[in-house]
Amino acid sequence: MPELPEVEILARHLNQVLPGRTIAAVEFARERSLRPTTRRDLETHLVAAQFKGVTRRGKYLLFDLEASQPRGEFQAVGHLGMTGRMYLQPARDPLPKHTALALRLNEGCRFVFADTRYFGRFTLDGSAIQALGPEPLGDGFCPEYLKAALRRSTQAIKIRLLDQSLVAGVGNIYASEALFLARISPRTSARRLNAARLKSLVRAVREVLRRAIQLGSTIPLAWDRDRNGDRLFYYGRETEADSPAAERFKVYDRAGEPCRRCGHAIRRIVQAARSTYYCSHCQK
DNA sequence: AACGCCGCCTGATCGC
DNA sequence: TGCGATCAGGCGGCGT
Repeated sequence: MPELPEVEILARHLNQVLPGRTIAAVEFARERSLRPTTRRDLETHLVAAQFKGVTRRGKYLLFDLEASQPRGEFQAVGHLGMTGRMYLQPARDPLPKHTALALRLNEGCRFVFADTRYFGRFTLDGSAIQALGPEPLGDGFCPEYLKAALRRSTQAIKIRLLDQSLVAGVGNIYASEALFLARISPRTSARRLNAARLKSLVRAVREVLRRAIQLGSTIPLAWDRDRNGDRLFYYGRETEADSPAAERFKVYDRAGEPCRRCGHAIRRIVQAARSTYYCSHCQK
């Protein structure tokens, strides 16, 4: 499941292979994956536009594009949902199953957004970005900010961490992981966390995300060359190097297994209809 | 207005 | 063996 680290890694790779490429046509588009943008809108804006750069905000990908006047510079916004993948492939290859969007680029290349469960988006609407809280790896995410933001919240801290307007990019996996690192019980009422615990929570969130980015960046990507010898990157496809991801989790998906710190069995509970994993001995 | 809950989706897994 | 039920979950939208 893509959270901030996975999106960050993808943004870095796309930023290596997309800039300079021009969109020749929208080959395929699942209209619902574009909402509220229509396929027609997308074609009007994207065809003949050129990719300038790819960045990340929370779990969103921001595609900087440039068209000739009067359209000029604009942005497209991507979200991987649960199962989204984005990569370049030779235009002669068949489209993958569950393609949400396929853009024909120049030089026999194609940009693919494949998304098994279709929870993801590729749109020209940036309104969701406005509602996002601070970047967890930025200066805005600090104990003082958290203290003020959580002052009135009776909700469990685990549930609050999933709120993208509190902090942008933490998902179900890294919320559990960060709380383990901070030794805070996921059930703790958010407003009851004192300054010291908020400080360790901020540190833990940063640490967990930074480590995941580091680990992920070292995973070699499968790749191929196109007709011109350019490298085409295939992100998110099954490769041997992709699988050991599970080993790096301290608690996530480890119900019943021994805590790596104290040996007690990791527990699984359900909060807001989502699984939470924690060690009841280490996390109070 | 914060918060709970449903719907959107498909594939893996489980029980009969 | 085959098939229906259940689960997984980010997030928008809706009801209280």
